[in-house]
Amino acid sequence: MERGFESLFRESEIFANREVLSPHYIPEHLLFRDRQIQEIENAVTPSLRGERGRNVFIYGQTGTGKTSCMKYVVEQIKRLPMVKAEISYINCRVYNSRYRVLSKIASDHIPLYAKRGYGVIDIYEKMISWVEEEGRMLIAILDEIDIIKDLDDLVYTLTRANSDMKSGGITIIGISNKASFKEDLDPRSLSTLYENELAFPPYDSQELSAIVSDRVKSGFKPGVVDPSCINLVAAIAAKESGDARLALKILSRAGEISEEKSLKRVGPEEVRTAAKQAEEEIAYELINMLPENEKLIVYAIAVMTVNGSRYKRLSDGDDSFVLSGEIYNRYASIAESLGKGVKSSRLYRRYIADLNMQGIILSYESGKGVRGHTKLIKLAYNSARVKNIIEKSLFNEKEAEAKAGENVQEPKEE
DNA sequence: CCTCCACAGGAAGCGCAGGAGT
DNA sequence: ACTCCTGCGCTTCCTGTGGAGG
Repeated sequence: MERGFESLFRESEIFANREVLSPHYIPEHLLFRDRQIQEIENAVTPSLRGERGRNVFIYGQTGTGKTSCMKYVVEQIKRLPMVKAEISYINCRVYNSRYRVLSKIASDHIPLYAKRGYGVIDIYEKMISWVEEEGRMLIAILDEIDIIKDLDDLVYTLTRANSDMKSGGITIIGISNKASFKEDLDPRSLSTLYENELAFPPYDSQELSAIVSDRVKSGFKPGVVDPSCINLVAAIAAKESGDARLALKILSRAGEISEEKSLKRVGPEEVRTAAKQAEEEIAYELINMLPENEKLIVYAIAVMTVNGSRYKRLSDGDDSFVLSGEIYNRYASIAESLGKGVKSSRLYRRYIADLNMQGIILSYESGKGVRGHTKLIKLAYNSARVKNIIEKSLFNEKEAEAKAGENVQEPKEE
């Protein structure tokens, strides 16, 4: 499997424009989202005229186009001349507290703003005077808003800011992939955030087909992708909850596979292989982003459930659950054997709540059949897969080899 | 019925990092 | 250089809770 750098510069026989297949690519026209784009624009237009816009809450599962639509609208606004609105796009996975969000807004717009040393109140006042000084209209886009730890405080602070300011204003656009998150929100922040509610339903397989074939046209060389592949990709992604991002990932992976095999075409076989790899890649990205302690906890759960957990089962007969307390013990011994500090059980429970919120684990109250008040926990992903991923990233090569032992897998690129 | 188990999750506080003010 | 703040990760201590065991 020799591979020189030349291959990187040689023109691809498969792809015409790889960019088109990336999840960050925003097409000229977003299919099946005209209504949503229109609604976002309606909510935002007052801001462009110097009046306060309406807050919007956007929700829908991953890969339904929420972020893409939002970025599309932001691009449109940026192209308009003479517009007063200032935009802050905030990824709440990174800026996950009131302090960090306010701090991000300030550093986005106020020059020479230092990141630390100011308290919340200082930042608040700086932000307000900046907005007031020219009657600015700030649009704060909070992507993955459900991850913010003290969201109620943040929303309160921002609404408070709106009433404190003599001129200018702040519009909040919240984006979340959980519709249920609405329920555990303070009623006051709820009414603020939900001035406008906007749902992004999953794409059905016909819509996915249209999206896929659209990208095939501009992303691949003509005639490379077998027509049957378009529906196949769409069908796979539709089954997995209508995720367009997954569809595109499968598509580009299939292209890469054909390229590696020096094929001239992309056929159903490549698509099926790609589908398997794409799923793994998505899990990999998600898990690799976790902080070390959470990785260790997830690893403990994966190890315990990899061969099914002979333990507790829920009424529905699912047997892959483990008890919270047992996970903690396992986590503690794993951490210790790796020479890492073992965190307190209280902090562990915080991590569990966090992982649950991120949808990486599923946890339920133990209910009948278990002594005491505890939680039954399972992974939202395939245990064996998760175990492999973490072993690769957590241990150094030698330890990983020793641990992996007999189950050898071919090395993955990158 | 009471007691105990095995946790859940709130409250308070501690040490640290790192900027501001002097 | 120093003191003063503030946020953050973390621990300690605590009260609450649902079901099992006696």
